[in-house]
Amino acid sequence: MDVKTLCLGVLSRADASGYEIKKAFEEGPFRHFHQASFGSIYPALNALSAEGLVEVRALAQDKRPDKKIYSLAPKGRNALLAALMTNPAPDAVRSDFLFILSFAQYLPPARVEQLINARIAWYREMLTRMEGCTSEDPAGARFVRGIGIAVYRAAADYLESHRDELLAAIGDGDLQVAE
Amino acid sequence: MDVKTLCLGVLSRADASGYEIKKAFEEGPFRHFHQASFGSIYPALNALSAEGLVEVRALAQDKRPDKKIYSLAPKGRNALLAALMTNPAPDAVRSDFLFILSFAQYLPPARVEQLINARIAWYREMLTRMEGCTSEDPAGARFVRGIGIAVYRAAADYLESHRDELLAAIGDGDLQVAE
DNA sequence: GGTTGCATGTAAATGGTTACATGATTGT
DNA sequence: ACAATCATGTAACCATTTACATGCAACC
Repeated sequence: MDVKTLCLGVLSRADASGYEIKKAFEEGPFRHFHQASFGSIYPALNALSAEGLVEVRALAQDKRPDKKIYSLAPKGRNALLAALMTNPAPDAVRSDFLFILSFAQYLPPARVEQLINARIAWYREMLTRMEGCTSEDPAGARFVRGIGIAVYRAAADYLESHRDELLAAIGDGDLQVAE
Repeated sequence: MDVKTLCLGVLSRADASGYEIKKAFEEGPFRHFHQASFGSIYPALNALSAEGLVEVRALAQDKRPDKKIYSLAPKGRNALLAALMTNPAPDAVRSDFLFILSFAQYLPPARVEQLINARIAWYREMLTRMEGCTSEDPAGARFVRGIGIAVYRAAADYLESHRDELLAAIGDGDLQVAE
């Protein structure tokens, strides 16, 4: 699923500028399972526009570049639907956090503790935000948010309830630098 | 965290060939949070070898290319430790599954149901494998496996207990192709 | 007879990110 | 003064994947 399709998805929810689409990937509901930067969003939007999948209207603003508001064209809606009907590629998770923790026994316990605590705090903050979200989203978005909440809560709970066990297991042995 | 560091991590657990490292990312414990293909592993191994971070010994085999067994050199161990002490980049999840589900209301319920059922089956299979893993792993690996089990279980349970609710919400409205 | 597994490697193509360029406004 | 927010866009760079090249053995 490329950035073009992702943009169509965002636009299906509401008209938006490139800048606003970027925010959807930074702060919006998509942030948890997809990401895109300006360098990919702006060219994608231009391509979509050239293909007639989206429409643009320029919104003049004082002392700022015109804001280009994109909206989904009927052809774009069909393209999105077609993409939604393809088999999803397997999920890809890249977590340096889990990779590092896999080698906890080589690390100073203080570092492991700090890593885990920071992660718990992050999950709890996300949970507060996601649970406080009382907007009447469409059914799909509500369902996906529910998965996110369930998963983040499970992860935070596990970290909290097993942290001390891990810390005890790796003891207070120092960082073992060979040589 | 690049493929070179990932390879050092795999080699810290046991000596391995490029082919075996690939398997660690396909079937091993790392598969859930990092991935790498031959096209990146083999060059990485050559670079690590040139830098003196790993050592190679060729294992002759009949009717097959020599198997090159790599092992972590002291310099490599230090490089790994240094990498483990850096701040982990934020987790990056790419899930077409969740993206597609976000738009469940546009899709035929049968498709949504099939998508969810397949995913539940996948989680349950992974859980069986992970729970059946009774090896005496180091503390870090055990802890990380515990997180994986907790998270997959939470996801599978949520999907199972909210599937019918979602299906009911999207009704039996047909695929809405505009125009 | 075709696929899968073993085993290594390269080159081209991909699909992005990062950094740069520009610039006013608002907050600290 | 400095950073952040708003706003768009390009180009260089990057890491990685995909496809190719090679070839035998075992299984179905």
